[in-house]
Parts: sequence; structure tokens; C-alpha cells
Amino acid sequence: MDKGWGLTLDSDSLGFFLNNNNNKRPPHPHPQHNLNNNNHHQHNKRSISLDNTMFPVNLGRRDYHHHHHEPAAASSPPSDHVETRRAVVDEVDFFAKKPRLASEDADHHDRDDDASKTNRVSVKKENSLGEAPSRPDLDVNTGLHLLTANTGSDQSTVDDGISSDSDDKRAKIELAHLQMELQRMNVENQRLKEMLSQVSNNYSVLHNHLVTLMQQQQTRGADSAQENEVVEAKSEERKLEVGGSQMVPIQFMNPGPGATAEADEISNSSSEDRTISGSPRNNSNVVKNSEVVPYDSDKDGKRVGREESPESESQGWVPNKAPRLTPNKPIDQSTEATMRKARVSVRARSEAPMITDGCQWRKYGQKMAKGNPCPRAYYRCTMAVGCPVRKQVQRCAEDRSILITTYEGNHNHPLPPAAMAMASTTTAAASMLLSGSMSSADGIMNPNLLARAILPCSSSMATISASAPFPTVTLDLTHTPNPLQFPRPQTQFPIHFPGQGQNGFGSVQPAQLPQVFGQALYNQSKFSGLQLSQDMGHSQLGHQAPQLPLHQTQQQQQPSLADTVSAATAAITADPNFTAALAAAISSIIGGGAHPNNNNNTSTTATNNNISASMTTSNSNNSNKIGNFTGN
DNA sequence: CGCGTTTGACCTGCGC
DNA sequence: GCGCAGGTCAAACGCG
Repeated sequence: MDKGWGLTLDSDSLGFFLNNNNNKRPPHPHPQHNLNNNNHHQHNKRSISLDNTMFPVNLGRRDYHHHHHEPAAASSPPSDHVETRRAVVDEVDFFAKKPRLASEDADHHDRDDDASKTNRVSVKKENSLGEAPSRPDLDVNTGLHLLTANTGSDQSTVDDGISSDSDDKRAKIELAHLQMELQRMNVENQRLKEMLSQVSNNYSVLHNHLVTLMQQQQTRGADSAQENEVVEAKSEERKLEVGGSQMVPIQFMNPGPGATAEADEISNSSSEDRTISGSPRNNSNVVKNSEVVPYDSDKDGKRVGREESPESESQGWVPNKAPRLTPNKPIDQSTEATMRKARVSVRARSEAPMITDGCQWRKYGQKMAKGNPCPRAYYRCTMAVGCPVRKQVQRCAEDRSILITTYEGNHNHPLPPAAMAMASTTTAAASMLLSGSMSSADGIMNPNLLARAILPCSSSMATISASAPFPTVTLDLTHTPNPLQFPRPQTQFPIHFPGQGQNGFGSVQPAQLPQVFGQALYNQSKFSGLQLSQDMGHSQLGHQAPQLPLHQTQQQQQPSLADTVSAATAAITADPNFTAALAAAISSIIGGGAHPNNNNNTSTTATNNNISASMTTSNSNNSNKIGNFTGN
């Protein structure tokens, strides 16, 4: 089981991000509280000692303080301070209050200006300001609520320049007011936290239900398609394959007789599902259970014995390649099988036998794979009796320090926070891949879009090759980008979406890939009409998740293996579950990074419909990674 | 003794 | 039809 894993997802950290996540996109009914919420966020961040580089906005503010505090001591050029200050004001709306306050005390400022008429005076004000909150409460306020601090600072600045009773009173009043506001915000924050925890608890259950609903929706979409359309799709698929590396609807991926059978099966399933969908059922597994056995019995008596096992039945985990020709086969089964086919593969450096993703796994097999001296281990999720999720773990033949973990399927049970990242990530990835591929024309085209979005990254970053039976999202977290190609500061990512840059992906930073994937996948799901990201977990968050939260969380991180793994995975799969994305991203914060010199291209797996992405991080040796992971 | 792992056998799909 | 490879099963085995 999960013993001795070097790579782990820290539940605490995860929890934090979950909170943060929600806080970041709070279903706040009162828009005017946005400011407060932001402050709360800062509060949380501070409380966990997160690097402020994580959030640009905070960064600016923090920088602002720094500039105004340090300069005084360092007596750096005043002009710099002024510039910094202006920049901050421009960037952060929160600072709007600062100018306002200044205007309120216009007379004082005028005096200051007149008196000093230099930026230096302003600096001194700021300094005094910073020193003023020497009292504990003020320190807290300053740290957690920059707005308060800033406001105070302005006030102090004025006071510092020329102190007067009226100024003091005003300052005190202001301070009291801010403190009250802070109190209020804390209460609000607490309330939001409670809400968040509640939402998190419900997420797992809802997520599974959502997947089921999505499957039904997909089925309806496929339903509308005619059989000839299916045929077209098949031909289309082959064209795409010829073109090279395209994601194709699973159902159409099997060439030859099997493909036809599956196509028919799909039609049947679709029609079948129409009747089924009408019935109230929250768990498709229930239906599967009752129908899998008959089907298998019909098809192959030999397998009946095995199929009758609780696992096989309830999970609907049918051998991927097992043909299902029985008309009675429920759509759920086919979709479930399809969902399982969609895979999320993660390549990360780790000495540990397996990355810890929060789930419990039972090894059920091991095989020697061709072309790889390292055996491939098969694991099954044991957190629930019928959980269909499985994963394969194998070391890379070229570099055995690289651990390749491939996830398949969706959990049918609630997951602990620690498992949310990877689980929902894989689920989301599978759902997105399939949602795009299964909904008719769009489904066929979207993969192309996705591919286009990724391919420009260069071969070392992302690859789409041709030959895999299953749509697979592969994250390669093992290689370091070419410094020249990706001269990236490890602490920060560009805000703008890489694909939008004029430079295209040439400037894309490895850690940005998740964004790329996220955007691409999001678009894909969008095109498919499933709006996956909106439905999953933190709904509205989905749209922004790939663009903002993700890179925010990753900005400060020095991604490490497994963590980056999950982070990247989550990122890549984009957000259908924002929580997962954040949670996964966390892991990056925890540990070191991948080896710098490793340039293993995911394309080595050379699989059809295989989307490979590499997310490289700073260097850190495996031992460090392990230590970091376990430590956290 | 229970549980998880190991490992050889078995099944299936695919290519030749 | 045969062989190969991937995937799964389940008896055997080991450990706590």
C-alpha cells in the first residue's frame, strides 16, 4: 500500500489550498466584500507562510511595503520608491484607498509636499508608517491586511511629517475603523472557511455524480448522431491518424472489426441509455452491476467466473480490449469503459516505488513490458469496494529514476483531501478528453485544437504522437527546459496565457504548460458543450482556474516530482476541478524539482492520441524530494 | 489468521 | 492460424 512512498500529496497543504481556492472564488453574495475577501486571502496566506510571490497582487503590495520600509534604512534613491509606489497603485485596486486617504488629508499632504517637496519625505513617512505598527495587533493587521497597513501607512506618513492632534485623532479613528473592519472580515473569513469545508466534503460525492451525468449527456450527444456519422467518424479517425497524433473518440480508435463492433455497440448503448437515463439513479455502477454479468456471460463463458467477482461487477472494470457486442450492454458500461480508457500519465523522478496520491492501492499484477527491463505494476484502488480506478506504475527504461504512473478511471467514492488532487485530476482529464472526443463532430475536432494548442510548445514540451489505443494525457515532469528556450524565473509565471503571446510557445515556460493544457482542455470541453469545468466541483472557478490560480500557485513553487506531478496533472486536466488543480499545485510547493538534465520526451511513449506535456522544474535530487514529500 | 504481494497462468487484441 | 504483448486473475507466499 502506501508505505514508503517518496512522493506524497500533503493533505494539510491541500486543505489549505482548498480553502484558498474557495476563498479565491468565493460565491460571495456581496460584491462589495471583495476587498475584504482578498484581505482574508492574504490572511490565510500569511498564516501559512506562503511566499508572497505566489500572488502577484500581494506581491505588489508586499513589494510596496518593502520598498518603503527598506529604503528608509538603506536610504536608496527616492525616485525608486516613488515609482514602486505608483506601480503598485496602478496594479492593485486595493491601493485605490490609499490615494483616497491622501486626498482626504490633502491639506496635510500639501504641507508635507511643501515642506519636503521631495520624494524622500514620502519615504520617511512610509518608514515611520512601517515602524508605527510595532504593537502586536498592528503587526497582525499589517501583515494580514495590507489595506489596513497601507492606509495606516499613509496616515502615518502624514503624521510623521507633521504631527498634530487632529491628525492623531484621525489616525486613531481610522485605525479603529480598520480594526473593526478587520474583525468583520475575520468573521467573514471564518464563515467562508466553514462553507468551504462543507463544500469540500460534498465535492467528492457530487463529483462522481457529475461524472455520471456527464456520461449521460455524452450519450445523448452521441445519440443524436446517426450511424453513418459514426462511420464518418471512423474514416475521420483514420485520416487523423495518418496526419499523425490526433485524439480520436475512443469508440473509433480501434481499427478493424473491433471498431465496427464498438460503433454498433455505441449506437445500441446510446439508445439504451435513453431509457436508462430516465430512471433515477445516482450511481451508474448500480446499473452496471446488474448488466455486466449477463453480458460477459453471453460473450464469453470462460470469463463468467471472473466477472462475477465483486470487483469486476461493481466496478464495471472490464478488460479494456474485451469486445462488448451484446446489445443489452448499457451505455453506462460502455461509457465507463471509455472513461477508463482515458488516461492520465505522469512522469516524475522518484526513487520511491510509487507516488503517494492519497489513495490506497492494491497491487494485482505485474508484467514485464516489452522494451523495458523494468516491470510494470498494476494497482487497483482499494478505498472502496467497487472503485474502478487503476493505475500502472513503471520505471522509465531510459532513465530508471523516472517513475511513470498512469491513472485510469474515476473513483466512485469520496476521497480524502490528500487524494483529491490526483483523483479529480485524472477524472477530470479523462472526462475532458472523452467529452471532447465523444460528442460527435466537435469531439473529433477538439482534440485537434488541443493538439494545436500543445504542439507549438516544441517537441520537448508537449507531443502528440500516434498509436495509442487510449487518449492519454501525459505529463512529463522530468525534464528541464532549455534555458535558452525557457529562460524562466522560477518564482513567477507570466500572467498572460502562453498561447496568446506573440512569441507563441517559444516563450512558454515549462510550468506554464498546465495552463496550456488547461486552456486547451477547457476549450475542448467548451466546444463539446459539456462545460465540464463548470460542472465539476467548483464550477465557476473552472474558467479561470487554468489561467490564474494555477500559475499563481506554481509561481512560487519549486515543483518537485510527484508533487509537480499532481500539480501538473491537475493543471493539465485543467480545472474541471479547481480544487484539484490547486491541491495538486501544492505539491509542487512542497518538494524539489525534476532533474535538470533530463530531457526525456514524453513522446517516447509514442502513443496514438497521446498528449504529452513536460513540466520541468528546477533541479533537486531525488533524496531531497523524498524528504520533502514525506516531511510534509 | 488476515491481508497484501508475488507470480504464473489465462484471456484478449493485434499484427504477420 | 500463430505468436506476441498487454492486461487480469487467483493461488501461493510472506509478513505482521
